[in-house]
Amino acid sequence: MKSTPINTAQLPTTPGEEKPAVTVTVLIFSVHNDNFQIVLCKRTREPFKNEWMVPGGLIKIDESLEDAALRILEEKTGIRNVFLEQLYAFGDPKRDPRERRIAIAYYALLPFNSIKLAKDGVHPESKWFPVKQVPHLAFDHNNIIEYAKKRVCSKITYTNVAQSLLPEKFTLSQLQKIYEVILEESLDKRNFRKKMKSLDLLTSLSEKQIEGRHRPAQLYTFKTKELVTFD
Amino acid sequence: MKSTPINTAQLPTTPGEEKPAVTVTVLIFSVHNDNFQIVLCKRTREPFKNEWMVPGGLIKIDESLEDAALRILEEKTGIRNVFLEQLYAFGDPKRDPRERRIAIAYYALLPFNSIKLAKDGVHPESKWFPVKQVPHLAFDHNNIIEYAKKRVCSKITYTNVAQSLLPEKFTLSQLQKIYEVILEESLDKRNFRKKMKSLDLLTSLSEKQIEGRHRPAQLYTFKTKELVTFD
DNA sequence: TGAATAGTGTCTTTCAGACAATATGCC
DNA sequence: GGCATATTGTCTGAAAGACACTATTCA
Repeated sequence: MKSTPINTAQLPTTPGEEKPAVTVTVLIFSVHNDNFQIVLCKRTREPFKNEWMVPGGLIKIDESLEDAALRILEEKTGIRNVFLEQLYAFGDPKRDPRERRIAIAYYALLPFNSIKLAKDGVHPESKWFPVKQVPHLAFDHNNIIEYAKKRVCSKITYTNVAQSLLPEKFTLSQLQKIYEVILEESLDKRNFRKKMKSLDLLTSLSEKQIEGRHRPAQLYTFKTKELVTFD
Repeated sequence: MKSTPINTAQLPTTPGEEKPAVTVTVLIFSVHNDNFQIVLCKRTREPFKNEWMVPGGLIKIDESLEDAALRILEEKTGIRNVFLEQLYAFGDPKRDPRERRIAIAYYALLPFNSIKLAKDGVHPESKWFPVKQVPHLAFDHNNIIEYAKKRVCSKITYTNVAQSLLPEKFTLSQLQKIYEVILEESLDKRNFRKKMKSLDLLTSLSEKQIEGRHRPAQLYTFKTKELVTFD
């Protein structure tokens, strides 16, 4: 069974041993133009020079994982106050050709119009991509995005996290579109509204949204901004 | 918004910067005597000398996260071929009083009688504890167990992972007990069996289990050992 | 025959899914 | 009036939940 039993259970301090580097990677998602979209950055140096990547960076020695994710999120978007959740730790020893790096991935969901991507020359170029059209990425980042897609699909079906992708006030059609885009299937309008009503998550406002030459739509908000899990 | 924009998106090699240590921690769970149980180890040195902890150890530089988890699992149980899944990365900078250590937690589910805990003196004392009766643990390990409990509860309800906790052949009463112990609620026998039948996951064997002075019970196996997700 | 656990079916309620017509505002 | 989107209810089938009695073995 076991060849050389070494007592690692004690977490002994081993100053001589080589440590992996730890990075935090943040997948920034939104929905826009009937597409589930993600922010990618263009690399300016080797390895994978000129290829696209998910934004991330080395963790600082006194910074929590979530703080690191918030820092990276803020560098890219200027905001911090959005849905952010740890996704998974990716640790294949060969995932970075330079050295051993473990990536702890987070994902954020935000309303598309809440941010403008920095184009200030300090950061490398960053851009929204429809998730279905992301090119070949640096490192294992295509894998990470695939993993995140599944998480978002399931999370949106059993929680109220869809609100993270919408502005404060929204119409039922906008909300339905979020579900349709992420789940990649069209939903029946009457059944969708019946379900939303039964979940009792929304407050209908007195305002209406007037847009185009057609009947204005009722505006709604979520009753709570907390993450609510149902089912 | 942002004070000093530093370009961390490029993952630059920063040989001078201090790295956190990375450990992998493995929560080994089973069900026995109507209790959800976990393997804990007694610490033999500071910090937290003589307190109990979840087994774990520093990751090796060329070892994947899962390989590290398998190594630790094998050190404790002698086996590798069980359900094992990454749980979460715990990274509070203060979670270890000695130095910055990030713990990547895995959890394993196995049949109680499949292993004997090593008592060979090479490893520190390790012992099964009912999850409801774990004492105050070293580091943030009580938190980690709480997190894992929730994961196991949800995972057992929408996958066939319960089989990981049972021997190859089992009775429906044994299977129901697994659910009852983990979900901490009693289930209706007829509804439980109806549901299991409709999921079509089980094969009934020709054998019966004779135990005690009462009617023998039909034995079953799972049709597939793959993890199946339903709902 | 008594003790202990195995095994089984019906009724009710709830939820998901299919499906189409009217309402409102703007041009 | 025509166009574009908003809004609304019924029927059906499937699944969940409540509920109690008979079957089998052994001491």
